[in-house]
Amino acid sequence: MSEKPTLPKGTRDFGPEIMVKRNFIFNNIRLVFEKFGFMSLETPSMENLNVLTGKYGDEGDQLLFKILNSGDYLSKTNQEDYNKGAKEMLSKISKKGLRYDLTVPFARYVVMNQHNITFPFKRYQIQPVWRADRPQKGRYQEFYQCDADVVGTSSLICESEIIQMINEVFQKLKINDYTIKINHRGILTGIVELIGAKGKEADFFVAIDKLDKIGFNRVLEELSSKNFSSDSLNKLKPFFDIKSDINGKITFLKNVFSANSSGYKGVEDIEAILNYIASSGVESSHLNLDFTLARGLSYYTGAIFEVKVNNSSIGSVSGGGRYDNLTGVFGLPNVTGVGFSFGVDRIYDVMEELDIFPKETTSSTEVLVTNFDNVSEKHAIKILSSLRIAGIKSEIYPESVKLKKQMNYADKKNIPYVLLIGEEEIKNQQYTLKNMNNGSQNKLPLDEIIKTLANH
RNA sequence: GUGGUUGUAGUUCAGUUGGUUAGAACGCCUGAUUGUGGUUCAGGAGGUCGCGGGUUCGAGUCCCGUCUCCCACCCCA
Repeated sequence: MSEKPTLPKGTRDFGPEIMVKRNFIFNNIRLVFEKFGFMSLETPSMENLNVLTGKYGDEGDQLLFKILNSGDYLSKTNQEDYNKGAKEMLSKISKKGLRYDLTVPFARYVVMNQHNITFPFKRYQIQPVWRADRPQKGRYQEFYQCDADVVGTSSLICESEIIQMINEVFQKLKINDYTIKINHRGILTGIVELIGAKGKEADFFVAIDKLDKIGFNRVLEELSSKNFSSDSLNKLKPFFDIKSDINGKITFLKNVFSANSSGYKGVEDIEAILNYIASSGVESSHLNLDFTLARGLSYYTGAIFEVKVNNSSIGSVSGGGRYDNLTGVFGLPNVTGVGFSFGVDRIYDVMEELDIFPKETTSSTEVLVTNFDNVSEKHAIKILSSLRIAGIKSEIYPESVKLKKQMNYADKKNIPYVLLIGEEEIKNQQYTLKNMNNGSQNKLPLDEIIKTLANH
């Protein structure tokens, strides 16, 4: 009895034609990370549960995949544990879990290797992460993150370089219409203090983060249901009525926060980051200072950012920010750092939706060498070696079947050239090179063929 | 985790109040063309109707369960 196989929820296979496109994204991200001085790091897929739990809030803990202990995992439990419920039972039957993100494993690595690391430490990490979330479009249970973090310096040059890296990656991917939202935890704290709602930061962040989606009025409704006074809500209005550009917003905030230290610090940071970007000579037209950006409740303490591709149904494709005490929970306090992450799966979905993958990424082989019969086959293999020595991606059709079938193979694989090697070609030492895009073909000696293909 | 929706050929989808042998388009294979792909024409293969159970003389169609996909929350890349 054979059973039809299926994939676990929220996971996917990546076939060759998909991998070509995914690698196009990975390669460009890796290239940019390395260009900015980041070094590669990999950590295990699984971590001990005590490393992972408690770092992402209650919500996050629920989304952790836990790994059942090996062997008879019930041997150390009894009826009493069972009665205490799932939470109590968990610690007896599971010690490990799959990583939920790359930042916490990175923090663990920094703490464990603190005496070997030269600070500031710049690392990038491109690996899958797992979340037991309910899947939706652009939400998977297994997906890749591409993180770059700098720890051991509070310099705002790092923030400005993150903006530059985002710009450079998107430029390489030919994604033109996107917005980098930037905000600062200090500004958010300042706003909460100014409207007289100190202590209610958590509720405020959750509500304000939805402004894009549900509109200002419904945000106000949600806030008043969380016991924000109408006086508070009135004081909030000016922050969201403002319609000026980024510099206008900064002037506005400096004025408002003249007597509020955390708010003022936030504006100063943003201003400094903008100045660094200006000094680099890189354009910053995609930047937008957005007071509604809150990025959950996690470990961020300074500047925060998030990237959304416009005119796309997919949510944010990149995000990050500065954290002051990420390694504190592992016993190493006062390590400041800043980092961000690209979501490759979502970038892929966006590029597919907008249909902007460059055509050349869909092909890998540059030339197919035909296979006529046993005699020409031997000659063709020799030619094939010469092509490969010249660094040209090439393959021979492994069977001497009908030419029609071989041509069709090249067509389906999007191979731009076919090299025909038959009796006549071998006799004249001139081989027929066919351009599959326009159908033209001519007879050339081997060195001419290599020249043509190398320039392609 | 809560509520809802979907599933039929490789793909996108039809399928009447439950009624013989479940269809189309595209794709795939073969031939027209034994040294030329993308166009055209002719022919062909391909389905346990997501899976399991139930109602019925009879189920792709109705009922229950389950899995998956997608959507809204929650949260997030």
